[in-house]
Amino acid sequence: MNAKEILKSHILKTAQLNDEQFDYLFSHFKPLLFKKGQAIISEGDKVEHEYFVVSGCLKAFFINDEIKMYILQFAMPTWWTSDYGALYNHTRATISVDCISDAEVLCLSNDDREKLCREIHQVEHFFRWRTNRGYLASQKRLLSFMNNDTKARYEELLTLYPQLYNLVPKHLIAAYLGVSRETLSRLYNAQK
Amino acid sequence: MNAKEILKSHILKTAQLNDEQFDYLFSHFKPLLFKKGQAIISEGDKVEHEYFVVSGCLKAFFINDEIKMYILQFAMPTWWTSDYGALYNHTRATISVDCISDAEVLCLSNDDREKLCREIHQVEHFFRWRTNRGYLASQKRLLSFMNNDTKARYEELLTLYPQLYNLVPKHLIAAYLGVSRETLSRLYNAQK
DNA sequence: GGCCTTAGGTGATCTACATCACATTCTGCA
DNA sequence: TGCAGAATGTGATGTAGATCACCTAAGGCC
Repeated sequence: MNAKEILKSHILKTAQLNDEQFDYLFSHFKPLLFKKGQAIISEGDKVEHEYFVVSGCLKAFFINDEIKMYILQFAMPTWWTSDYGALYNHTRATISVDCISDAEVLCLSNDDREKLCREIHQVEHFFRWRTNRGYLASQKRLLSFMNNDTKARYEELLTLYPQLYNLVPKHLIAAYLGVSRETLSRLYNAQK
Repeated sequence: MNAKEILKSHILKTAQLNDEQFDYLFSHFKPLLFKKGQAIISEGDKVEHEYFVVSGCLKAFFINDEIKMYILQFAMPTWWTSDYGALYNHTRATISVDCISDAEVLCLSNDDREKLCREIHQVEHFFRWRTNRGYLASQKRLLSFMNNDTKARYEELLTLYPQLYNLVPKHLIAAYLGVSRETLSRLYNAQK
């Protein structure tokens, strides 16, 4: 499947769009290719776009005190990512996005999303549904943070996204779990 | 302001509805009164509704191992709450909602929300925007959890919601911050 | 008003995890 | 192919916060 087909099947799961409508929608997306390690959004940038991942893996992260990195989201194919706070409030990026592997993405501007939502009711429906998913995932993660210890969260992550284990270096998994890489290393070496 | 006016001014900030449309929308809401301590959603319940707070204060919480309570959200006037996971996925409640003080709420069923979103584009717009807010708040809280220690999170909470300090017992604030009541007590007694 | 339940404070102790320090691979690339 | 930097493992030690135990104060309510 190419990028257009992947986006189409992703959106049609939720919204009813005819071909003409989808083509119109799609015409607002810009395909982009990135190399492993490349930055897409850096702290302090103006943020005008959000990104739909076609292939590869991105990470959205926050860096505290110029030292510690916390990963908010690994963005896998069919996931969306951006610094949504900055995007919606027209502020500078506090969250950065870069590529864990080579990646193919579709890029949509905030203005175009809002325009499309106004023009096509079903597009607004799709984005409501999508944000909903994100909200529920975020709440679930918050609960998991409060409720579980690191080991349980590590196992939960691997159950949820088994691909991550091979794709993503361990220190990034630690940054997602919010523990030091040393602690994570000890954890899964102890449990043989 | 009465319940209808409060909801109206809340929604009109985001969506453009004429009086007729708003009256139609409002006709799907059911006003309810609750007493301090009363449960609105209990673990295991079928969840069919979400709730808009007109006055008073609710909490949405999760209880782990029948012992520890974690508060996901304090719901103040003009906030919405429910067990959204259960509501959208038609599963039983894992999150409970009850009243910290006497409360007046407006109750909307999931079916009616979806129907209204289908019928009135601006209503869908409103709910997209609302979920968005929730998503951003939840992400921010997640980051704060990873990044800050308890004391910083406590101060952040009081800055964000100064009313809570008087309204809400301290052990509930501890349950929101995800620390023991003892630790919280020591924290703010030490800082004189 | 008295009683019981709930809220809150405080000391002693325990523990998960951070931090620092250093050794050991692995990997990309000149 | 060899070398620098990144990723990972592992010990020693420090610390925030949990847990347990107990005490006091403050509400509801008969």
